[in-house]
Amino acid sequence: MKIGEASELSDLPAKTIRYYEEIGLVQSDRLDNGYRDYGKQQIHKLRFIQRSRSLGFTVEQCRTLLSLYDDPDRSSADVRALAESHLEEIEQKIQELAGMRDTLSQLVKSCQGDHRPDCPILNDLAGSQ
Amino acid sequence: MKIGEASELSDLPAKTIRYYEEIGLVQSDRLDNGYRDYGKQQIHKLRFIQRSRSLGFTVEQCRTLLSLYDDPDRSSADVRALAESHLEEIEQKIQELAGMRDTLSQLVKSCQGDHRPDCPILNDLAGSQ
DNA sequence: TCATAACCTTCCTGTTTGTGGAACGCTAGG
DNA sequence: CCTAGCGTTCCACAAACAGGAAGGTTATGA
Repeated sequence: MKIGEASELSDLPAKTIRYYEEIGLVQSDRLDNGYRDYGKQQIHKLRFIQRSRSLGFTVEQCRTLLSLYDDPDRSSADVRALAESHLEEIEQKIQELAGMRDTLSQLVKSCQGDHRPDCPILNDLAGSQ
Repeated sequence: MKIGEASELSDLPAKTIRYYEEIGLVQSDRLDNGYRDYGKQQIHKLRFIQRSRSLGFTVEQCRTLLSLYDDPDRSSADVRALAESHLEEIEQKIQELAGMRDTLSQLVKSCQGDHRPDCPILNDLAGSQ
């Protein structure tokens, strides 16, 4: 099947699929006319990547996950460790964003938001605590 | 004062300060030897940007915030609108990350994490629901 | 049969926000 | 006079694609 169908089945843009090939994440066969040709196996890989990316794994982590997936001698501990470390990063990011949200919503609340120039938000940014 | 001191006072790496100058965010005077020279006003701006960035505003939003800060005829509504839209983006991002976290922590919990290859995490990624 | 639309290809550029490094100039101190 | 520690410019790279140009292929339909 050609890249358009692969794109639909994997829920990845064709551009992205080509990019993944360029960086050596998923190969493709070629038809006589040079078009990319995908089989079941490759579609499966593409979906695997799509799912992994949607969980926030980086492309390099996806590469590792794929190689673990392909390795019958893997230990589930390796997979779990990768997932756990990713989970920690996510939680850290959430904390960071939550801090911003709290500060920012305080600032927004404190600002009248009218035609006048006085603005506690700008005052805060300017460091006039 | 030279860029090293400006860096310390603004809590921004010298490289970053030069970058901000390159994109027209903060200018600098020059000494006879070509070294950048910063005054109180510029340090103030740098700190303003640093604070804004730490709240997650993009560089372009910082540019807007700076121009609002410099504009005596601004209306606080404009500032508030910018902050609110940024706040919404942050909240959206938090939601997204929280979704990842929930799914991922479920997966991590369900995985033994031992020497055996069986791994619910990989199974999930592979789409075997 | 031919035109055209809808695919596909490669290649180049741009995005965002800096960081790292090379190669070099200036200056203060020992 | 030499060296350390500043400063300068310029170039390359990072992640993960997206947009678009220029061109080849194929299916459809008049």
